[in-house]
Amino acid sequence: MTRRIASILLPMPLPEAFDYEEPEGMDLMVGDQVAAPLGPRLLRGVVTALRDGTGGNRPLKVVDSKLDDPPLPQRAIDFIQWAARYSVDSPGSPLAITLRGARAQKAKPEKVVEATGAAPARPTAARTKVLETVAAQRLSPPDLARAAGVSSGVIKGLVDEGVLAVRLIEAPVAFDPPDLAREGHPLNPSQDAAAKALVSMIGEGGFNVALLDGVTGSGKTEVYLEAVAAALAADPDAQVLILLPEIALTQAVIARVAARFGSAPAEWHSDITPPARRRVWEAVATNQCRIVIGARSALFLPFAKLALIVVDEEHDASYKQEEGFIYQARDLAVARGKIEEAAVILASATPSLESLRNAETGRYRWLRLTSRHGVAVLPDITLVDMRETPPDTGRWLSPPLVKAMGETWARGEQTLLFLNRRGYAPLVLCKACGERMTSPDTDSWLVEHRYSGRLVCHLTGFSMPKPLACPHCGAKDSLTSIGPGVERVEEEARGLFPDARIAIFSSDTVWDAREAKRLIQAMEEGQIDILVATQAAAKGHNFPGLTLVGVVDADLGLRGGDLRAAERTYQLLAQATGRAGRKDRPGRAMLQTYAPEHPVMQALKAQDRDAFTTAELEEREIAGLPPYGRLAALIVSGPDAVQLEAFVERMAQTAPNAEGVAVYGPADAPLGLIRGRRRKRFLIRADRTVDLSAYLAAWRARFRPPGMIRVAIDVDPYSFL
DNA sequence: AGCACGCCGACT
DNA sequence: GTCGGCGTGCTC
Repeated sequence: MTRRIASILLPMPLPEAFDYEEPEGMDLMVGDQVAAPLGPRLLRGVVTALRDGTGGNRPLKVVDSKLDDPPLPQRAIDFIQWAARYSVDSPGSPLAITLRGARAQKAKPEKVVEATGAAPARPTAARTKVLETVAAQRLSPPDLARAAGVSSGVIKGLVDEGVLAVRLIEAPVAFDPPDLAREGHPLNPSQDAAAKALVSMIGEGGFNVALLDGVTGSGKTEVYLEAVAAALAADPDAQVLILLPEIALTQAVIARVAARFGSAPAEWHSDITPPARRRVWEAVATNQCRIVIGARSALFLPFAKLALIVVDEEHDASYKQEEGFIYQARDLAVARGKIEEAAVILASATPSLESLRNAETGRYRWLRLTSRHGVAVLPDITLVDMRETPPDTGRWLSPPLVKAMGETWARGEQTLLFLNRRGYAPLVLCKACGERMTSPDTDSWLVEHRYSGRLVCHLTGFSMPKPLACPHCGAKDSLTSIGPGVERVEEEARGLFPDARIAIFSSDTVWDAREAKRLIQAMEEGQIDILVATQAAAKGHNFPGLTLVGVVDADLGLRGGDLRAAERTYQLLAQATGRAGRKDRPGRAMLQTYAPEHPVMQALKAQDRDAFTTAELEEREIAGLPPYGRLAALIVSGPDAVQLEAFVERMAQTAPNAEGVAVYGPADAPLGLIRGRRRKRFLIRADRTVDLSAYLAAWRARFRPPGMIRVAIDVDPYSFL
């Protein structure tokens, strides 16, 4: 007798969906969540296909049960499969990300005490007080006891007697709908034109991409919120996703969305509690939530009817997930938009070259915001030549920058010193023997942190107290701190301006959203004179009293020398300098550099992004690099150097030959040793016309990594370590 | 990803 | 003599 066979995708790195027999009367549908046996255990999985048959050559196990959870929409399944193929990974990996919310524990039902109407047999003073309190408000038993000022025993007695009853109330799933009748923020003519173009794009319906390109402070958020409003108004079921690169930025955008639409949107990132996660997941899947604001993983939520995706700060490297399932959320957002037939808005003051190229060729609509909101002039940018006006030995702030800081402070205005380096010093070495302190089994320097008094590996998380003697030669007091981090620049600033109020903003000093909010608020209110910050504070904040931005080491990002070094440096420094003078006061920015003639520095000084873009695109085109060609990296790692070397040589032999594809390597990875594992890299360059994912999948099928060797495939790599 | 099966060191 | 270390391989 023929039965139905269900293909079930499991959230694990398996090569494909597994087949199971559908039991009599289960009546499965594609998208249903089920419990299916795998080996000795029962796993949550998703039905991706159903067909009639017997299963053929293999006896099938039977689906255990259908779960009482919302099914995944077909388009969410399509997206998972597309993303897996693109990233050359198992579809179970993106499914695992999608199901994280479904697996989270539901909020416990709330206990509420209510009066039954029965009178207590013996109405004591305490009992009367409890009944009065119950009549006024609905509280949980412990809250009621506290509010009435009685012990929990009194409540329990009344419940036992039947005077009070405890009722369980399920936590609500639905989010308050946005109020679409509200007026938007008043827009200037430039914003208004862009908003109208976006609204018209939304009106066309279907898949379309726009690049919203506007200098820092031009008010991109207000513009895309009008597009959000239009998408929500066009269809009462439509949902909108707003992606942000970092959790730290979500609070600010949530507040603006709440102000614009009168209700709080759903929030999604790695830091939310399991019950909140579960609620958002369920609300998204059942269309009881219309706006989601989240970090990159929000892209994998099971939207019932996604109509618009906004990728804010689209150039930001944080959109690239580098571990586990490797993906670039900005690129996947465009793919998801296509699958969902939704509009996509990419917003940035410094768009990625990929997006600019797509805008130039007309694949994306290009909306440029020209005027700076409420500010007439851009900050004045000076390059400080560190060869001509160097700081004293062991100091990092040059005389011109110190002078400017003094003037700024004297006027009661604020300074932001920007240095993208955590800790006190990036390197500790022994004066006696020259030994550099490195992380165990890892090619990475230990960074000195004075706040914690420890040496920390930023790569592996290893840390140790700073030793008193050199662990190599035993010399006492010979360990010297080399180079500056934010803590050291703060120390220098304190020495120069002992009476100024100085603070540090870095992921080590500000590690939760509340502390970040507190510090940003203090800065906004002018309670800080000098803020020393890593990139954590360079993004998206508006400090009205900030008129001087000093970039301590403008050359820092250029030193890596990889494909995106110039682009990344330009973007980061343009964002950092854009912080200066946003309200009515003119701002200035000073970049300390040893290479003022470098095209990136010249473009920053002239504030000529287009000149930089044109030059950089030209170089990329000549080299056939993104966005003109495509790249992928294979990172091969293993504990045994000899075995790894032999395997990597065999891999090179098996690389398929294909037109328009070049394979470089194997080469030692720049970080050749991490956690005791040696690493080698291949780099693959392909013409745009090549199906790079298919090429990599074909190659991957030709070898089997032996033993402890692992091969990670990174399509469109951002990190070259 | 788990979890079981399978070959080599420190214990009752 | 076993208990258990985790390396290897499978899971419809």
